[in-house]
Amino acid sequence: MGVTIKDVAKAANVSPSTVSRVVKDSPRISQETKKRVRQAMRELGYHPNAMAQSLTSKNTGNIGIMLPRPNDEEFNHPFFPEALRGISAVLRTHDRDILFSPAGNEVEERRALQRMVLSGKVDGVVLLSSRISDELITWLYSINFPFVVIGNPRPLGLERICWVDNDNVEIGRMITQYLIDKGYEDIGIITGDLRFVVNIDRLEGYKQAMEAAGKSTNRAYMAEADVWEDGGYNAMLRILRNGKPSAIVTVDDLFAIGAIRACRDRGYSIPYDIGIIGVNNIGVDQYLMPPLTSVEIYAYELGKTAAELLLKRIEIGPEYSDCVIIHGRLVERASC
Amino acid sequence: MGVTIKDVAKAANVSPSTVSRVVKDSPRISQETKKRVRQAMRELGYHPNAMAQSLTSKNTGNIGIMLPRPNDEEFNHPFFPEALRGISAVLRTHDRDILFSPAGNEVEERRALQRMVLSGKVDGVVLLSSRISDELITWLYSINFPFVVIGNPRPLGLERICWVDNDNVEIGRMITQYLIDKGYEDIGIITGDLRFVVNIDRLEGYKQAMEAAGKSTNRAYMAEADVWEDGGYNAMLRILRNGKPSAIVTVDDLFAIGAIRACRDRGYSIPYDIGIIGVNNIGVDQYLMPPLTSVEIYAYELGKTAAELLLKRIEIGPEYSDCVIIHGRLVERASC
DNA sequence: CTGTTAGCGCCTTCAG
DNA sequence: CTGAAGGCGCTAACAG
Repeated sequence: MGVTIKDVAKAANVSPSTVSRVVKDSPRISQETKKRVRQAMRELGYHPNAMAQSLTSKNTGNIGIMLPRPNDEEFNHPFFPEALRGISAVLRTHDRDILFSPAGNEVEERRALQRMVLSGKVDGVVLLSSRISDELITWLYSINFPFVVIGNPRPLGLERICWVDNDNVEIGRMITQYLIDKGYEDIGIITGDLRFVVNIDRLEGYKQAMEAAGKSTNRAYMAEADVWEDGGYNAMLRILRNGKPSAIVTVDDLFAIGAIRACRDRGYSIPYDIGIIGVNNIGVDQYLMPPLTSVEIYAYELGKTAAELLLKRIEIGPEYSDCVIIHGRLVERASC
Repeated sequence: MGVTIKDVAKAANVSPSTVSRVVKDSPRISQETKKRVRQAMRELGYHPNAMAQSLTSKNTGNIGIMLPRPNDEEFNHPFFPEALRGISAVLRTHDRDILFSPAGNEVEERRALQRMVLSGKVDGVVLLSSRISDELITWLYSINFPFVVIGNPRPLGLERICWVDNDNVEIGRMITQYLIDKGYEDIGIITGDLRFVVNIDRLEGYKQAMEAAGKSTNRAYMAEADVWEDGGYNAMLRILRNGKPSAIVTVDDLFAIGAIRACRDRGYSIPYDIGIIGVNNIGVDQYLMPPLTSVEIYAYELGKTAAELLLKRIEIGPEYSDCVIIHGRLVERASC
């Protein structure tokens, strides 16, 4: 606190600009003076003021992260920390920090993003999970600000946008097909909020697989769950009020966990009476009774790739864009 | 990008300072001109540049957050998002953002913190979980920088430092006593990394309860676990190689989850052959088989309180300090 | 109530 | 290879 570039300059008997150049390790400063300046910096305990640096250099070294919903909900899903871990891993090697703007609802979220971006606090943004026709995406796109989305920006029809995602239609298909192959007859589904592309896609995959197998989907066995375990629990209860499916596809392990308990509460045993399958392969899956069959979606990779794309986009500019698909992998356990 | 305070000033026919005052809603500007200026701001799409603001005003609006270990591990513990949620909740109402500096190990972590603080990117820092004789704490303290720790800064002997914590000795005592009261005879313990105060304290509580009950602690039934489920699993296996305790205290639910599986793999049934108790009351506890008895530690409250203390410390200055103890609450389920 | 004047700490031409 | 000068966008006295 307090020692500035001028102080160093004086101490090293050079001009401030020279010190500035030494900080950036400019090649056009002699080793001699570099040494002397560095010495002075160390002795005085000099640290460049980040704010002043960004003010002139026009970049902050910060990457903003936006969560997709009321933060309270998202924080508690294991996907978030995994993706964050991937993002961190790459930002770490680029000396960039992560800026996160707390928001409690969609409106606040929008404001938060705008503030972050317009006030110049970040050089780029990663959007975790996309809503259908996401207005944040269109906005960022329209002002030409560097961003990447983890999730599919469909159906925006915007070219040149960076994103990473699983093939969620494929995942939906895969798990449904798995149940079909296992001989399950009446297969229902528990989806999440259908304003999110990920849920739409997994549902679509389910439908495709059912159709391909010549099975008709039964609305009585389809439910949209509220958040997490309790949501899955209630959704399952609703389905069971309509009858007894032989198996249930859930679009998320947390739903599956709730659904399993609902089944048990109603006296059904898993997988004998009802088979259950989830997606995400969260840490506890293997510790559940029965261990939950699920799909590894590589959240860490998703985050890592997102960060890489974003960094490139920032460096290269608006003419750069790319998208990456990461395929899921079925993890067989004992729940179906 | 690009419209500055001067542009607004021109458009509204006032001086830049007036615009600045309008932004801060200074009481000494007439409603008249405020209106005119705001109009101009809107029309031009003006947003104050945060970097320039911080440069002059000497505060950034950012709070730094430091995780306690190689981030990779900590991110995956449910405690982290819960605490973060609490922190966010209060920062949100103060228009402050959260800054994370990704770090992969203790050295990077230290550097990251120093950079954050010394380069003036944050106005304050919250340290999640404290190491014994934590050097980050002593450093921040020595330079008089606002910070708060979630965890106990013991045994630093520093007065005037802000912290929030559970009473972890009490928690250790509570769960051990609970097992004793249930009639368990040979009670072992699985602790975590003993460089962390939280683990030391919970172990201490265990010892106190054992002693108070006239029981001797048996080293053969005590193990220190590596991270999370697998750590708990392996620790339990080690214990079982030494014999069969009647119950195990674990200092963390994730250890408990692993331990349960280890018991099961060895043919023991929970709670009949071996009782298990955990701490943290993480979301899945109630969905495990058997549902895990645990201690609610109120991670959300911990985070919330930490943020509140920090904000006060920032506002009031170094003469302010406070600490808060949040008591745990036993949540009885079926694992012991 | 409003404008003028100096910076905040650093970077970046432009000279030399 | 290095220094001087000007400015990034905003704020904070100090005038008036």
